[in-house]
Amino acid sequence: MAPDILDATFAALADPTRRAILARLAQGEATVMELAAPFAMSQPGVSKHLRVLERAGLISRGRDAQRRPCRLEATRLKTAMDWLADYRSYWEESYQRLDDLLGELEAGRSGAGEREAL
Amino acid sequence: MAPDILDATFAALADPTRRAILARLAQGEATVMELAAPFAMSQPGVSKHLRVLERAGLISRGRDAQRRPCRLEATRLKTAMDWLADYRSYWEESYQRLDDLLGELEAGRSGAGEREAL
DNA sequence: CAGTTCTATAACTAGATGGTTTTATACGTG
DNA sequence: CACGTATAAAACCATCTAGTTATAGAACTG
Repeated sequence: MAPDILDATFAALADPTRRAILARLAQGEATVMELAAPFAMSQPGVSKHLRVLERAGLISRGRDAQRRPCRLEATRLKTAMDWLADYRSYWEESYQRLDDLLGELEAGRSGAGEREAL
Repeated sequence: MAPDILDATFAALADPTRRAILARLAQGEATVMELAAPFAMSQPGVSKHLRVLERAGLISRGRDAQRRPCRLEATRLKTAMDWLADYRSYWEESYQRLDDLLGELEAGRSGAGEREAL
């Protein structure tokens, strides 16, 4: 798993405009103008975000006359998620600890009173 | 889901040194010196990475005399993964298309054969 | 061909980032 | 108290980033 892939992917995802663009593309292809519309940003600004997304492999671009329709490419999202999934046990463990604690509090409150408070 | 949380989380994950630090912390608490050891980087350099991770909520720090042991905090990783999970269907769809394509190729090549290999 | 639409490029700016070295702080030990 | 250890903070530098405006190119339209 080449590190620079994860570097570029996570860096691309670290911007709300780019995440919004991906969310829009999840509904289907869109042109640069369509993607730019919701944002108070110049067209070149959006084009730069698209270039970042493209270089990260998160989108690809076709051609339709003057238009360069963008489409979502989800495999890099899967790569990122696979990396995160290795840590799943750690947050589940956190929930487990919280769960245990809540269980103890519950038992303590209504029962023989072992560990009444924090 | 506050966007700046995802901003900070993904930005923190976009650096290989920081991801390596998280991987190390997955094995248990570690001091700054211990975390710095594997890297050809100054101690303040590592401290700065730790500050980024801490501000992103990905680690927390205790105190043990002069030491400031770091521990992994996984809930922000879960937040990031939850965001990515919304796109799961898109990469599964990609695999489905690839699967369909391979199926068609196979069917075309060997007639009635049912997908002998990849 | 002239004009309009869609997109990309160039040049620039302000601010963030990743690293350094040096210095300061806080704690434990002799 | 003086010293060593662990960490943070400060100041600095080079590079990257996100944005801008202005310009250029490419393709349709009249």
